[in-house]
Amino acid sequence: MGASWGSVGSVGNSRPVGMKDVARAAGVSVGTVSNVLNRPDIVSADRRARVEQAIAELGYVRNDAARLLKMGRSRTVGAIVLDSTNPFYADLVHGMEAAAEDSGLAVIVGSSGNSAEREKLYLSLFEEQRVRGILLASAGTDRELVRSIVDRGTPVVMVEDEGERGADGRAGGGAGGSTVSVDDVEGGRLAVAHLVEGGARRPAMVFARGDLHQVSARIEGAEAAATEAGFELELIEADDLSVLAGRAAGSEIAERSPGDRPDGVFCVNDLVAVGVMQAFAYEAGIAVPDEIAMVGYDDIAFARSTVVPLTSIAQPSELMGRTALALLEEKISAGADAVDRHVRFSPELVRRGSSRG
Amino acid sequence: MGASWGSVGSVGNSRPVGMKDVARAAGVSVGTVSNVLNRPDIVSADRRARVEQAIAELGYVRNDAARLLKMGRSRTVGAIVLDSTNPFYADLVHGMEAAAEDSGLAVIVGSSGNSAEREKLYLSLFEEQRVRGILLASAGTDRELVRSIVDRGTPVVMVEDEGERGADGRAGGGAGGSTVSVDDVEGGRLAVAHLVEGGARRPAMVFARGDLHQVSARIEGAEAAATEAGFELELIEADDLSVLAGRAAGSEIAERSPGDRPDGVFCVNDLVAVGVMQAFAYEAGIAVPDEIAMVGYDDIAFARSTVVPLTSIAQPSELMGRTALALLEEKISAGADAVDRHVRFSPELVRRGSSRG
DNA sequence: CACTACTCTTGCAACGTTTCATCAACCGTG
DNA sequence: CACGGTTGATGAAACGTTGCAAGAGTAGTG
Repeated sequence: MGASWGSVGSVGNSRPVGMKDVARAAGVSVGTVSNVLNRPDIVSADRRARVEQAIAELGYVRNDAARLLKMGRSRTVGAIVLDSTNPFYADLVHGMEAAAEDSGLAVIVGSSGNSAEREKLYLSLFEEQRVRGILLASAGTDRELVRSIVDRGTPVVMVEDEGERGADGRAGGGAGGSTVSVDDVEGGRLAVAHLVEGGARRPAMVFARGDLHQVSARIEGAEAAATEAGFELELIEADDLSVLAGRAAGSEIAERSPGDRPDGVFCVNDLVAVGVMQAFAYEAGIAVPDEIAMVGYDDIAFARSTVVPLTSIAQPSELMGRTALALLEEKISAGADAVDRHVRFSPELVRRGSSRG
Repeated sequence: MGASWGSVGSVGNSRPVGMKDVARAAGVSVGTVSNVLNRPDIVSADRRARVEQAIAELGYVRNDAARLLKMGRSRTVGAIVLDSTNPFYADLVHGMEAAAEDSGLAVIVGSSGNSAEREKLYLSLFEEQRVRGILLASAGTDRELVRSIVDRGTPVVMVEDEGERGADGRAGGGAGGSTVSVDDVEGGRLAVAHLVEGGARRPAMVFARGDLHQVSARIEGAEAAATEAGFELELIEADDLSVLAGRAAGSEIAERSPGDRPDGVFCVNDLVAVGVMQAFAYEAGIAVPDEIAMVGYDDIAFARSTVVPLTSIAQPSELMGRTALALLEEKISAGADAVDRHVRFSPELVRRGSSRG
């Protein structure tokens, strides 16, 4: 078959096929066509068959825009992540998608690339599309903007943001949305405490600027752990959170005279750690962990496969994604009288060869 | 400010704000509001100011559904990828997004997870949303379906599919879309030829089932190279294309008596190769490359950071994404009389420590 | 046979935009 | 001051759905 049908549907130039055309072809009213599409059970068998055949023959495709316009809200949720190329976010999104599928929602994803501008862009795009809700896992977020979006009726769940800062005195997080977070201060503390325990006397941390709350929280914890142990934490800045930036930071360390180098390095995420280790291995032959011990953050799938398997602070990325979507669903069904909920996960140290102890 | 404004916009229960409301508040017609939004230059300064203020005060958000309904086609393109968790596809998407941003298009992404069903789902979803075009980098594709979508007017560009099979005699690829591909047969050939050159006498290939054309092409090339060298290629099946599946396959090899193992393993992608190497390293202490040499495929960013840096067949993932979007744009602007174009990249061997030579 | 109860169908009024043909107002010119 | 020419503003007609009130049959009951 197939080829024998001749010209199927509206080939090329002609006007697009709408429900009216289907109705005419099937000899029924548009209302009936709509019913066949949305509540097939209430329409009689023969009519349904006629309509279905007409749909197939004409190659009718439902116009979601019109449907959406009429219905008010879509079956879609929007997610904004910092960087979809980073496995941590990829897993996060994966968790969201899995949970969404179970509830018949579709997820559309945008990468902000840590640009506040792109983030705003996606935010408005999603709001204009009347998505059912927004998942925000990007961080330089304009709180006023988020709040106004929430006020206008689109629920927002933020991933990886403060659970209870209350700096501005508002109950439960300034922006007015549920949050899923990990205790990043604790994560930073764990990492540096582990380095110190393993014998590090000159701990350092490689970080990157940008107003990511996670980053400053990790620094805070790292510094606390160092201070508690009686050491000072050296801060080394990388350009961003990528492997490449890590590699550059690693070179910088490698170029110093051996006596001047830190003996334990905590990296703000695994990508950076991988980069730093690349520089150590290929450019300077620095032994990990003997000369310098390493700890990363996120525990991405590749961490256990690096040159020297990377000790890392694990976050339950996929679970966090699922949870974020669950919270969003809760808000969606609760409607106006929804209450903000804040789920906080604990980071966990995963010991591997890149550190001692 | 902020708090002093009191209740901004339609807080909570009230009816959503539309252009009509803005028009009334600003004392102009809806047509003028529309003009302020779309062609601000043709409306007088004072009116524009009044409208803009009304928009801000009411918290008006444009309804994209209505806009889209009226305009016919969106500014969005849909992309379907096999697995957004796989860095190769993440990079591909990244390239698409970068190119899209330059042309003012938005990209929405769906992961098919190698399920034909999910792929169809996204395909219809995108068509119903009247996207401007579709980028297909998933493979079990139903050619009839794609062809009908193209016929109905939505251009499609396929990534990673045959460039010139012509098995069904049709000019340029059966489904009627432009394609961006890599010569996977050549890639497979390169990989196994390299193994053999490095001294392998018992080459093997780890693959996964699923009707991915890339996989069978790589197998084809691998077998050809083995045969040419006078050896036989052992085929070892993994469950899918993930690290975990690779690890299982690796264990299986490790469990054999040493004399029974292959001495060179080509994996269908880097994820699988990483898994295989994990099994070798942690479960059996098999030395790479001395006991078994390894070659992967895709050359993902982590390949150079694995326990033993992984030799791999590189594909220009990001560039491929950009190219796919460029071809799509070409089809979009060409309209009905668009011609299918087929861009084919060459794979490249990247030698690292996991293989000899 | 009249009546109620039920099952499907139908036609029409939204939904919130954009677009376009008119219209109004104003400006300089002859 | 009448005239075209410009520039801006207006109102109404789509766009393709969905949902609903009302209607048309059909069947069962007294």
